[in-house]
Amino acid sequence: MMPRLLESPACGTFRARVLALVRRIPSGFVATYGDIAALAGRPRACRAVGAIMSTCRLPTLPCHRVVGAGGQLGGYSDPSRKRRLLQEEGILIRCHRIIHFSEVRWTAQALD
DNA sequence: ATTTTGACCGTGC
DNA sequence: CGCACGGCCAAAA
Repeated sequence: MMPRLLESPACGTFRARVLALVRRIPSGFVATYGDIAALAGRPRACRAVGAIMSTCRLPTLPCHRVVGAGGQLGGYSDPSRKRRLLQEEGILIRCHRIIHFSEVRWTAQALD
């Protein structure tokens, strides 16, 4: 079978595509809920992405790298933990906001 | 099947 | 800057 883009809108459910995308965010980078939604083929489904993040408890999913628009921290089951995890990856945060957001914002370039 | 609920986002004040 | 409001869409109830 020919290979497919996991993030292609035609491949799997929205949920599956979202999870696949979030797993691709490299350490030291972040993506917004809206970014993930758009890459998953639903530019306006940012809120749905948040809903998915809130329910899935997969340990292999670096959901702390999904942040709010403009570099806001966004939600998390344990906000202080989210901040710490990001800082441990070299991301600077001040007052619930990522510094140099544009430089650490992940763009899914080089799709297979 | 229908309603409610969010780890959201832009706008407007 | 902060806050309220409406739109949005998948998941859960």
